[in-house]
Amino acid sequence: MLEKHYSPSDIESRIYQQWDDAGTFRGGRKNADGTPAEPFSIVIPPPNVTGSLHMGHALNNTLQDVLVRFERMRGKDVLWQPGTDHAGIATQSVVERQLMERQLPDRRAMGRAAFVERVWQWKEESGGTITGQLKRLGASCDWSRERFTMDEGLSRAVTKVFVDLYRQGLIYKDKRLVNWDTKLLTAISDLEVQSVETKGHLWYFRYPIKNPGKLKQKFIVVATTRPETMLGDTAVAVHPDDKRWTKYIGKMVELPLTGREIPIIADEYADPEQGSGAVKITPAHDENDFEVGRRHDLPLINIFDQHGAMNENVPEAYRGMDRFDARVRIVADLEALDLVEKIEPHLLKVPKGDRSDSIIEPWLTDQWYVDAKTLAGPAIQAVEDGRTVFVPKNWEKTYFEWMRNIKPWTISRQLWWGHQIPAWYGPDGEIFVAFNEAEAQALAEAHYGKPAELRRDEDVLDTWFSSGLWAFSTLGWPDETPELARYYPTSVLVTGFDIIFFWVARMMMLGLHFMHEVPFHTVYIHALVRDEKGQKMSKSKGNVMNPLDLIDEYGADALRFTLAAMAAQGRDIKLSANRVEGYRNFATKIWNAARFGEMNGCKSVADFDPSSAKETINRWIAGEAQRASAAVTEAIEQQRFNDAANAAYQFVWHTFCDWYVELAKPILTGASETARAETQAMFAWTFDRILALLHPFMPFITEELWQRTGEAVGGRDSMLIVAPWPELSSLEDKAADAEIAWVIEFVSEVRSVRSEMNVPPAAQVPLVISGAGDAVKARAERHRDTLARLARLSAMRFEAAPPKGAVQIVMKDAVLALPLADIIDLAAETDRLRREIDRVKGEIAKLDQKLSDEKFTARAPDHVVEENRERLANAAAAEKRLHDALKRLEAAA
RNA sequence: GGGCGGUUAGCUCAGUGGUAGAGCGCCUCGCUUACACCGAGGAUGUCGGGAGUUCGACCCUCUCACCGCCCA
Repeated sequence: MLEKHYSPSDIESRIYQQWDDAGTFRGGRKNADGTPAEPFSIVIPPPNVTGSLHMGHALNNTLQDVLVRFERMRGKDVLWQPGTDHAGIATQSVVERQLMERQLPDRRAMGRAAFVERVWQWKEESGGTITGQLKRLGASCDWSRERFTMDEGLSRAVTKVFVDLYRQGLIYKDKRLVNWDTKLLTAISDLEVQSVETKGHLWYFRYPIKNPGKLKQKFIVVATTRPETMLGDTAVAVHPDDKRWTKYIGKMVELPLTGREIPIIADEYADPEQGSGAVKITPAHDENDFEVGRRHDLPLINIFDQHGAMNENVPEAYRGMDRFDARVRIVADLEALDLVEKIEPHLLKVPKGDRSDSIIEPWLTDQWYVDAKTLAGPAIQAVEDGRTVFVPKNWEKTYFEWMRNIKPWTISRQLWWGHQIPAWYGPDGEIFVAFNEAEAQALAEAHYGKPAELRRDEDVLDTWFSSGLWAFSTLGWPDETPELARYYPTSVLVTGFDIIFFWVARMMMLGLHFMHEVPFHTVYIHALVRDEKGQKMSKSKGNVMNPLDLIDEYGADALRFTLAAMAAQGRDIKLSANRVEGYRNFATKIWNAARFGEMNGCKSVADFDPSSAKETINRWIAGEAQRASAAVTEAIEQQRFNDAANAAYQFVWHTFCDWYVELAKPILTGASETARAETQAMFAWTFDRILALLHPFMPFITEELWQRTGEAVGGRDSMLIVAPWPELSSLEDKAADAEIAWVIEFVSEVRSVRSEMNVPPAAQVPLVISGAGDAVKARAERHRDTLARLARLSAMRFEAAPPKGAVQIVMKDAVLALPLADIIDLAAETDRLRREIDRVKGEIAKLDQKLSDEKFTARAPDHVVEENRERLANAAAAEKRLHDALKRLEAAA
């Protein structure tokens, strides 16, 4: 006997263990005839190995699991490839912080080997957290194939990709301005920089012009948001067409505080509309200025050290000062010299590191780059051709936009945690890129004609460099494994829009380059999970909802169902706990439906054929089940998760529980043995399909009920997770549908009127049907018990006309009368009928107008015109019956 | 500045060229032998403003307003 309430925590871990133990998550499924099943593969977006599950993961993995479970039930050979990434900067930072908190020597003090060892330890400690949490969510990944970006195999893939790209000229080393994080002391890529709008100032400085002679201006005014960079200025630029300054071009300026002289140059970068039209040029500390410097062959003066403090290239007074302290000091010093023209408040975009939140400095260093432009070509082409499709499609625009304007990808990081770059340097700085040190030595020997002392590049690669290989490295590449042949290209990638550039684009580029095929056919992009007010969840706002707390409180199924039901394409999810609670209630509802079946002897019958059912409600529910399963199937196929979830919800609660169960009750307790047996079997058959349809969304409760209800028939053939998906056909019966629709209308109408007339719910009242044809009479007769029970009738009889003083319900094909003379409020009832008449009249007027418009009848499609004619006829008939009813009522008064 | 998205019931959101929907909330009633994590009934919308296309627009086009996000 099932308990009254479903208690998720009692069963979730046990059920999960059963699935895992039975190997149901493993790929490699065969068809019944032993041939390999059609493959369906997904690679998980690898979470940070030391991270923990947040709502974004919960959504992302729920959607993947829905697809995976759906396809598994459809008999496909499903591989959901799980794993984690090493999250270079994030993980290294965590460990460094730990060292600091425990007052241990920092990483430099302990040395590279010891530090990396320590990070591995941390990975061992916390690395299982997130995978454990994914299991609590119900994720049916093939854990036997779990991978980590720094695994031996994946590392080999990284090395090979680096070496190959280098030898193909697609990876190179260059000295350019990079985004330098002065806190983490590493370069980062453009994508890891966020511009943050900040209130600042615009400082206008007067730079004295040297030997102005007869010229009007003795100073040239330049504006800057970063006064401290003036120490690195190497020119002042004006626009070549700016007449105000033409005569000054070629003159020198005395750069204050430095004793240096710099030229006034003409360059189109200077905007005549801005300020004085002159702009200071600091080629070593600004991307645009760097370009100007390159055009004019200006010297680059680097004024910062790696921490963002002033270095030896600035006057002694400022050396060693932090950049922001230097700013204050420089402004003060210039003011003292009366060289500050004005200071204005100014809104500017400040670049910040997404990990460190510190202000990023464009800084001149040697770094490794990938020639992304070349790799992007085929990746753009593949989406243009439709070999990879984005869902929703509009994300393709975002993808194209970025890909077509792609810049070189900075892949080196000044970190220790990650894949160390396979490059070695000879004594003269010659670079040898090789698979390993031995090969590098051999290359060096060939180059120098003798063995040479080599030094390995200390830097590691961007984590996304290894995640960019994820779709094939996890399948065994560079080895030619059977899995690679079978599961690549993968079927679909499910991910958030925030990593289209970071990850999707890179997998496209690298997948096409090394596998010559797209990494996935479909990219399903889902939205962000926000709080109920639409705010992004963040620790600092304190509005973070922890998926594990929700699972504890409401069960994994409820959380999953909520996320799926809210995952409408192209829209963010505003999550609130009471929505989850609502779907927890849904789980309880399902549980109780099972309980009802159990109490009424509804057991699955092995060879039951639903199309053989005789009872109208059974013929009807079979058709409803077919429609529901078609709707759910189609929606999942199109990745319309909310539609799928809602179709299932609607069917289960409002069709099956609200009506079928109620309609079945009289039969289940009735006299006819055959009808009862058929209904018991049909209930069980339908409920089994319900469990299957819901399984992708609510795997735990459905599996539990599948097993529990299976006990009554000596156990199930298989677990639900691998049971067949309902694919139903030929079960629709229009006559049954019409009849049950009539019953439902009958009951609803009577209930509605009873409620409106304040008939006590417990009171059973007689009902008179009049104006009914033989077919309607027969119909009412057939469902006499049901109608009486659900509408709470004491008697039901047929008469030529409704009795006087009765409440009358006008249906399409009959008038139902409740003789309530003693309790009826005549005025209220008259009022009710008048309102009804008004409503119908309004409808008639609208339809009349439409149908008398020749343009409408001539141009609208026939079926629409026909439909409107029918509606008019029905409305007119209803109006007549209502009028009759009103007359009768008035006669009774 | 460029791009994308949004504006539909109190709230959160579906939706389609042909009679405006769901969940939650709200109101009334009810312990009817699956379920009060429930049942029955009910109220609530100028579908952001304006113009156009169309026999017909919540839906298509244009425009305006406001709100988000991404990229410069």
